[in-house]
Amino acid sequence: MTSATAIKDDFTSRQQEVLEVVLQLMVDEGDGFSLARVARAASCSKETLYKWFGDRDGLLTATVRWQASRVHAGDYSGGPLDGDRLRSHLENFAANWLSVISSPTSIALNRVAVGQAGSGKSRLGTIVLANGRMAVADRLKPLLDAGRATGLLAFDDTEEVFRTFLGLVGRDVQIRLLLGEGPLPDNQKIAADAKRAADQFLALFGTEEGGRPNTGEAVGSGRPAH
Amino acid sequence: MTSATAIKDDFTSRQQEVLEVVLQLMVDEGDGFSLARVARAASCSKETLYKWFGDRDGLLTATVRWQASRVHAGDYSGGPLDGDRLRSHLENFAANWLSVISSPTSIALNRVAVGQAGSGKSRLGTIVLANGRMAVADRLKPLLDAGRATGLLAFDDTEEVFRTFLGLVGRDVQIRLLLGEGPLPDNQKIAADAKRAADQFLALFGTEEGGRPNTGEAVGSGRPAH
DNA sequence: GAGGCGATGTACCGTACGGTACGGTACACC
DNA sequence: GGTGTACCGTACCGTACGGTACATCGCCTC
Repeated sequence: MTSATAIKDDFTSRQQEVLEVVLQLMVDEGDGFSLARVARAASCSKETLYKWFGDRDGLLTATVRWQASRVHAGDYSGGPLDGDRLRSHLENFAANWLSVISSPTSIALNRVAVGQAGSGKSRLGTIVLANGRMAVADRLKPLLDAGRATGLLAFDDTEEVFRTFLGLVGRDVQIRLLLGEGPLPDNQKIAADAKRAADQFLALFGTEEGGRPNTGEAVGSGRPAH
Repeated sequence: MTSATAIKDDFTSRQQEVLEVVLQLMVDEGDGFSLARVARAASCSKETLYKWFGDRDGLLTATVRWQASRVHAGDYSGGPLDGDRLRSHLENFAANWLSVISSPTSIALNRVAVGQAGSGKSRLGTIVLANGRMAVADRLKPLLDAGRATGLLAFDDTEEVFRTFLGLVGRDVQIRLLLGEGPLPDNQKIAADAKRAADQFLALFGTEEGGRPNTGEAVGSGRPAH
């Protein structure tokens, strides 16, 4: 996988300015913007755009790649692990992931990529997938594996359990946001959702050694009915 | 909410033929199709399209409304409930929902709606949301409430637990499909995923009375590591 | 079979966009 | 000072699209 700095070095600072403008236009108006609009907003000429990025699709691809290289979710780096640390890391990953998918930039980018995937004109969807979901997978899976090695987690297939984690965290948030349902969750809501997801995840895959601190409380949604 | 039959009655059979063609074009080429293309494929004149649907957006909206009215996921209708029946119903809902979101039609429709939500030009996203996710919510929530009333489930907030169910079932499937990642899951994969999701859901929110039949087996991903 | 009506097919208009070409300018290097 | 390069701004071209106007055709009614 291409590293973030390598991608960053692919573009001059002036080019990055232009990509920043494109990103802003995506957020503001979806992918319906014209190159003339980009040129005007970025104070550059259309000819330069074509020279730098080839065509419209190349500009979109460059923007997606560049933005994706700036997104980093999660920070587990192989430290020692116990029940509390594992829980904390999971919660951290969850909150980070929710922040990413709730950001206007991510929403705009995913909208464009989804639209392109429909037209089948380019591989933006693959790029977004590779740099978003796969990036967090690369960071989270070592944590899951470490949790299993330590005996705190029990599961077979890392990919499967990773996807369940994403499901518990994101639920239907991303598709709802993409479809325009607002408002965006604030930090408090994100933190609460991250905690709930981590609790539920540990309830499903945690072992006794890593038992939850809140024994007796249901992990579902606060107070149980009985 | 407008019922399916009422929506169906909104269009003559000839109009429904046209909408079917639009749907097919959406599946085949995304939302980049022109009205001339629709007219040619449907053997009708552009003027008729404008007369019937107002403008392009009206045509899209009509298509989404019409197709959404044909989707029905799940079939719980308030019968008696025990542990096995609840599990079976949940699995059924899960499989049905996975089938819907994996269908080419649903994918195409959601792509168009996401694109429109980005441009902010219409409320297609709301319509898709209302007829897809909300429809299954209306059908599933009574089952969840009945499960709680019977003592088989324990939770507080029906909406919250419903969304967790969707998360366990769909995980990141929908967004991956929208981004163009294939292939579409077959029936066997869907059935397996539905079973897994139902197991995990019951592990989180089931009570002892509704204990799982497969005692001792981990709900995560088949054989546990230890 | 005459007339009305709804639908089809097509020609047309205005516009907006992607992409190209060209003149002008700032700056670096010789 | 001359030359080359990179960029900006803008005018331009071809095309495709949304939307409209109009001529024609089939069908139903009287």
